[in-house]
Amino acid sequence: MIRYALFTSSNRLLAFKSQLIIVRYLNQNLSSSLNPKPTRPFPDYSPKKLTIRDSDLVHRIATSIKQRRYESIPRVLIPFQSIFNPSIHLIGVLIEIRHDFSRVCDFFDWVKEPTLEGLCIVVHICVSSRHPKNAHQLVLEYLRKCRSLRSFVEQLVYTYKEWGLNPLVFDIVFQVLVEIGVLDEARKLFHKMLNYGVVISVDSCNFYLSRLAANTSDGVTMVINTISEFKELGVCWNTRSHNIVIHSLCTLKKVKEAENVLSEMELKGCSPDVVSYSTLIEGYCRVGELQRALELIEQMGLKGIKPNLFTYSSIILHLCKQNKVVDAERVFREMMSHDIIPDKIVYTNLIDGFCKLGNLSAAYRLFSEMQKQRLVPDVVIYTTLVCGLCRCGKMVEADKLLHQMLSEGLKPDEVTYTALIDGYGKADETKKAFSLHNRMLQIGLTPNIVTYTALADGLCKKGEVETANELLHEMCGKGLELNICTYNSLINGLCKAGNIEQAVKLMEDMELAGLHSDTITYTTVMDAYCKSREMARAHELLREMLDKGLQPTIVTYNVLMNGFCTLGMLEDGKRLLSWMLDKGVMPNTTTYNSLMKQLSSEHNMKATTEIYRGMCSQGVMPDSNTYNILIKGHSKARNMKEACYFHSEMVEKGFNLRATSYSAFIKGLFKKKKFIEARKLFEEMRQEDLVADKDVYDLFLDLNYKEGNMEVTLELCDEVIEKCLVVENLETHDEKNIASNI
DNA sequence: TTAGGGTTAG
Repeated sequence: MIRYALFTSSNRLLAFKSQLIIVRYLNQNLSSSLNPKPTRPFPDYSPKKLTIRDSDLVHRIATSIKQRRYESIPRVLIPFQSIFNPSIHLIGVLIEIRHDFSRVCDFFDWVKEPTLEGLCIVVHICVSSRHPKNAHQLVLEYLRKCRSLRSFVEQLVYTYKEWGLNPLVFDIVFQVLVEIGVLDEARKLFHKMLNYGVVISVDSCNFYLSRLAANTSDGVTMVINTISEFKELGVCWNTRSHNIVIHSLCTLKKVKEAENVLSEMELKGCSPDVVSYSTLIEGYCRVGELQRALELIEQMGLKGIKPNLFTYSSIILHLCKQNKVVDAERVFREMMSHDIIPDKIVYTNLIDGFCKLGNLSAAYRLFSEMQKQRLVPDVVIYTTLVCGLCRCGKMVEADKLLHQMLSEGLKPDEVTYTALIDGYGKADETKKAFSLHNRMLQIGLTPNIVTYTALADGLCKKGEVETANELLHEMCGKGLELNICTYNSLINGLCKAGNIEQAVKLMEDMELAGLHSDTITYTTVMDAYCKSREMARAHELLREMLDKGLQPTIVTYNVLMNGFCTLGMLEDGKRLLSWMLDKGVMPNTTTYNSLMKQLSSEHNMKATTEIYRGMCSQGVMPDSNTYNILIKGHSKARNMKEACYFHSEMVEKGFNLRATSYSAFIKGLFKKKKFIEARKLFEEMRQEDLVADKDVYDLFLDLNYKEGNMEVTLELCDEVIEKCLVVENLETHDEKNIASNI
C-alpha cells in the first residue's frame, strides 16, 4: 500500500513534466500552424488497487526478477506460474521493474495473455528506453491480428502520462497503420493525436505519403491534398516529402509538373537533393527525353549536387533500352572515373543491353568484370544471360547456365524458367518447353501468364494454334487471365496459318473481353493482309489504328514497306520512305533492305545502290541481309568489283554469306574467270555446310574434269546427287514463293 | 519511409 501511496504523490511531478514536454513538442511541431487549437490534456493514470495478498505476490515476483538477474525469467518464475494472473498482477510487476528494460521484455514474453493496458505500458517502456524497434514490433504484432484499434489507442493515451511522455510512441503506431495498409485509420490517428497537441513527425507523414501515392487510384491528388491539409495542421514538410511528389508525378509521366515541383522546392525552404534530381532524371528517361535528363545532370553540377550511382543508372538503363549500349557503356566508364562504384543492378542493365543486341561476348565480358569487382551474380543477372542465350537460339548453353546457377546454390525462379520455355518454343523444341513447365510445377514454382504465353507462342509458331488455344483455355480454368501479349500471339498464329478471318474475329473477341487491340495486334494482321496481297485491307487497318490514336512503330512501316515491295509496288514503297523521312520517322535497316531486295531482284542495281547510299547517309548501318542482297544483286549483274568490295566489308564486320548469295557470287567470279577466288569461296561454303546450287556444282565439275582431277570430280558428282536434287527443289519452292507475291 | 535490374506478342 505504501508503494502505491508513493506512486500517487509522484503523479503530480510527472504531470508537470508531461506538460513541459508537450509544450516543447508543440513549439517544435506547430510552429507553422496558423491557429493552433486548444489541446486536451492526456488523462491521469491510476492503476487498479490491489489487495494486500496480491500486492505481496507482485512484490515477491518483482524481487525475484530483480535479484536473480542472471537466471532466465521462465526459470525464476516457475514457482509463480500457476498463481500469476495478468489482469491482476502484470501492471504491479511492471511498476517495480520498469527501469530494467531487458527484464521488462523477458518478463512480458513470459506472460501468456497480457492485458491491453500491460501491452501499452511495455510499448511505452520500449520507447522511453530508446528501443523503438521493439515497440514497433509489439504494435505491429498486435495490430496485424486486427484487434480493436480504438481500445489500443485509448489505452496508449491513458497510460501515456505515467509511462511514456514520449510522443514517438504515436509515431510508431501511425507507422504501423501505414505499414499494414490501413491508411484511413492512420489519418484518423493523425487527427486524434492533434487533439492532444501531438503532431505526427514529418518522417512518418512521408511514409504515409509514399503509401498514399502507391496504393490509391488517384495517388498524386491525394498526396498533394494531404500536403496542404497537414501543413495547415503543423507538419513541416521537407525535401523527402517533395521527392515523393516528384516521384508520383513521374510515375504518371507528368514530368513537366514534376520539374515544376523541383523548381519550387527552394522557395519553400527545401533544397532539392540528389534524390530529387535522380527521380526527375529517371522520369525524363522513362518518357524518352534523355536529352533533358542529361541537361538536368548539368544543372545538378551547377548547384554543386554530385550525380550518384542512381543518377547514372537511369541514364545507362535508358540508353540500353534505346539499343545504344555502346553509349551506355561509355557513360558507365565515365561514372567509374568519378569513383562511383558500380553495383549488380547497373551491371545487369548493361549485360541485358548487350544481350538484347545479340552481343553475347560483350555481355560475358561484363559478367566476368563484375565478378572481378567481387560482385556475386544473383538470379536476376543469370536470368538476363539465360534470356540472351535463348534469344540467340543457343539453348544448349542456356541449359548449361541454368545448371551453373543451380550448382552455385541459386534458385532459378518463374522468370528464369519462362525465358527458357520461350527459348525452347522459338527453337521449335516444344517438348522441352513443356517438360520445363512440368519441372516448374514439381519444384513448387507457379507458371504465370507470361509462361503460358511463351508456351502458346511456341505452339503457334509450329502451326499448332488449336493446341495453343486448348492450353490457354486450361490456363483460364486456373484463374489466370489472358493479356494482350497472349491474344497477339494467338492472332499471329492464326495469321501465319493463313486464317486471317479468324484472327480478325479474335481481335473482336479480345475487345469484348475488355482488352484493346494495340499497335502490335494491328501490325500483325496488316502483315498477314500484305502477305496475302490484300494491300487495301492492310491500309484500312492502318486507318483504323490511326483513328484510335495508336502510333505506328517502325515495325508497322516495315510491314507496309515489305508489302509494297514484294508486290512490286516500288513507287509506293519509295513514297513511303520519303514520307517517313519527311515526318522524322527514322527508317531502320529492315526498311531499306525491303526496297533493296526488290530492286535488286528486278536487276536494277543502280536504284539499289541509290537506296543503299541513302541508307548510309541517314546513318543506318547495313546488316547481314543488306550485304547478302548487295552481293547477290551485283554478282547477278556481273558487277564483280562491287560484289568483292561489299564481300570484304561484310567479312570484316563478321557477317556471313547465305547459300544463295555464295552461289551467285561464285557464278559471277567464274564468268570473270576468277577461278582461284571462286574455288576458295566454294570450299568455304562447303565447310560451313551450306549447299551450293546445281549450276555451281556443274561449273566445278567441268573445271575439275578439264584439269584432270578425276578424284575430285567423282567426289563432287556424289555430292551433287546427294544434295542438289533436294536443294533444287527447295530453291524452286523459294522462287515460286517470291513469284507468287509479285 | 523518396531514385535504378531479368520473362510473353508484330
